[in-house]
Amino acid sequence: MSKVKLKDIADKAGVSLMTVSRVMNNEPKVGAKTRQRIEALAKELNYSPNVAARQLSSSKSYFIGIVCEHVNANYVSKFLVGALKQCRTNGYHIVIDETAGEIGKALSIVKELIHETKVDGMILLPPLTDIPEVLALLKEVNIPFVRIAPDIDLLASAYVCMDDYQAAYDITEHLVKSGHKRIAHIIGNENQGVSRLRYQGYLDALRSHRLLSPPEYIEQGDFTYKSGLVAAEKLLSLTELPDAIFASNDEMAAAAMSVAHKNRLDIPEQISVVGFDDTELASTVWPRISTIRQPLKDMAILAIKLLTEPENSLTNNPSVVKRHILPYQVCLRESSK
Amino acid sequence: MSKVKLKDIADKAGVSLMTVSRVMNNEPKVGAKTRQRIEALAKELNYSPNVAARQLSSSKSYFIGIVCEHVNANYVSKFLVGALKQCRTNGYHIVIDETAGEIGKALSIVKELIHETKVDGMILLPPLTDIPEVLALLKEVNIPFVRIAPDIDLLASAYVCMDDYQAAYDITEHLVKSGHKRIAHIIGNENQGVSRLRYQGYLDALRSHRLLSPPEYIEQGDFTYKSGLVAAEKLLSLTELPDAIFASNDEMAAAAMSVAHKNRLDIPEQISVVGFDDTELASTVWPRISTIRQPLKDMAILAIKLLTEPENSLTNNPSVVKRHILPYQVCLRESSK
DNA sequence: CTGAAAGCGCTTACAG
DNA sequence: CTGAAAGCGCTTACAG
Repeated sequence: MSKVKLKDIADKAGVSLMTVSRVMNNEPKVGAKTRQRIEALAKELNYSPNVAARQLSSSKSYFIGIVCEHVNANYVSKFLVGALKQCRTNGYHIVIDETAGEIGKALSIVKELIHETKVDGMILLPPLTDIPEVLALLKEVNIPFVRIAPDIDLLASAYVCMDDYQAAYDITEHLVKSGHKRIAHIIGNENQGVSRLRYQGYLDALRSHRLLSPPEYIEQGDFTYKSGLVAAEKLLSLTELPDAIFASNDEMAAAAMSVAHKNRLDIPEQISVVGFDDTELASTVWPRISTIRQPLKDMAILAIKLLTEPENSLTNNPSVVKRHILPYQVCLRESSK
Repeated sequence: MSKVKLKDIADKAGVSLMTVSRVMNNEPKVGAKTRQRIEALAKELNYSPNVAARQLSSSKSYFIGIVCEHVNANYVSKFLVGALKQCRTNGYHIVIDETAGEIGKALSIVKELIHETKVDGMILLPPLTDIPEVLALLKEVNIPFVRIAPDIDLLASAYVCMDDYQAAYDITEHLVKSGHKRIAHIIGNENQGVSRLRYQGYLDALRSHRLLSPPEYIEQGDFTYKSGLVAAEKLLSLTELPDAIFASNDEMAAAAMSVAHKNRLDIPEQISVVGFDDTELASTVWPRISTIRQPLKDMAILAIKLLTEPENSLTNNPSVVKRHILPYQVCLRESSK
């Protein structure tokens, strides 16, 4: 059971190995019938290209660079796993680098990935998706790149995201439909676009059910647990207590639950709490937090496909779809009723 | 600035490319002087081998397999980042696979990595380090492998770990030295060796300071937040409250803090809480948890080196050191005084 | 201890 | 639209 190679297919098809190579790389100049025959044969023989040979003979590196702020961030590692998987099937490899907090490092990291590692494509993870200098550089050197959940200049690249607005709307509506009337919200970091989208989804869901969102039920947080603590202390010391809190992420939701427990409020009987992101934390604490699951793995898989599959070629094809909105999942658990 | 290759070094050194290749691969049969000259030259020219060429011409795959239970587990992703980094410098690639809870899948995953992916080496992450069938298979096919923090049959492979016993001793002693006299412990999952080691470290630290550890101060947990909740409820309803709790991991420590807060106990003024692992959770909650940081990244780097650097050759060299104990770090934060 | 030859499986560039 | 030739940078196997 040795590996099948181009030559094997060529022999069976009665053509030269070059023709097979062209079919495999989706190059245009092959007769339609020949193409079909070869494609069928390749599938039948379960052909997969030898990455090393390909890399050695071509000018491509078969490396995809991923740039992020912290490699240990939860969403980054989830993304990484999906990316690693898809790369394995497409014969690519991942190089990942982090700015480690210094957002200024982003530009030099991107430069290094381009010039040293010579990546064939790049993925920008939030919040590094919106640095004008980086976008300008990438466009200048004409390296295909995909951004995950970008905020600005959406047409600058292909991008993959989910509908934060609608998800926030949905989870708020879940609270409304299960009978909550006084729903508070803790807004996320004010510099990130998603905070705004989630806040807007919350507001619109309330409005379309003719519920009020009085200003004292809106607190500004910044996505940290501590900011959630501060916000929840305020919300839970109001004369008229909210009967539900929608926090813009799970960490702030966990903090809100902790304050509620301290105040001897039963969750979810006296107050429901919901979060966003479905991080580990959401199912670590007790009760487990109802939240929104981002399709991070699928986002990663799609991003790699966009970068590595010739039919998606980002460079030459102006007709290619740039915007990819992936479905999310509402995870209802014990923190809300 | 094009890449230097074997031929370039060979020309400068006045030898054949073969000799250079031998030096690079640490093969024995090269004259000492020639070897030195070539090594110096290689360093000077900043030579690094072309992975693709190497892979294509050799029978090696230059893939290292990592087997774990959940790729999303926090410690796995931290490990992964270190491994990825070291692989990049050594010209190897990572393939990672998970049993996703079904421990029975471990054997088939390992088989696939051996026969399909043809990995050159393998890393077993806990708790998959101690499956007799897997160990037997790996030994039979003679594939080098490294285990991280194994529990049983320590001589079966090289392994990398930290000193859980001593770390537990240290953090308990920290509590003692800062004046705590009634220190409780929540034991981890009883099936994992580390729970025992940490428990033992706790006991010995108390004993050597002539402090008591009465049975009602010892609770059995299982590393989950929920088990921490249950254990802490019991500890904090005792007539004589403990003035400190050492939980065998951060999740249980976070749970203990939550119960303490509910009971209106100030942390750390009325009770200190410490954990183990330094997961994200430890610095997410407030106050942040004092804990032990495992050197996961260094463990990964070392494991990859053991597997990929010829001087560590695990297969042929019986004199190679099998046991590698890496230093940990005690992280003191706001949850203890 | 050292080297000349062949080949790994592809792609690039050229020829028809 | 199709193919024959050369070569990517290494290693393996053989010869001395």
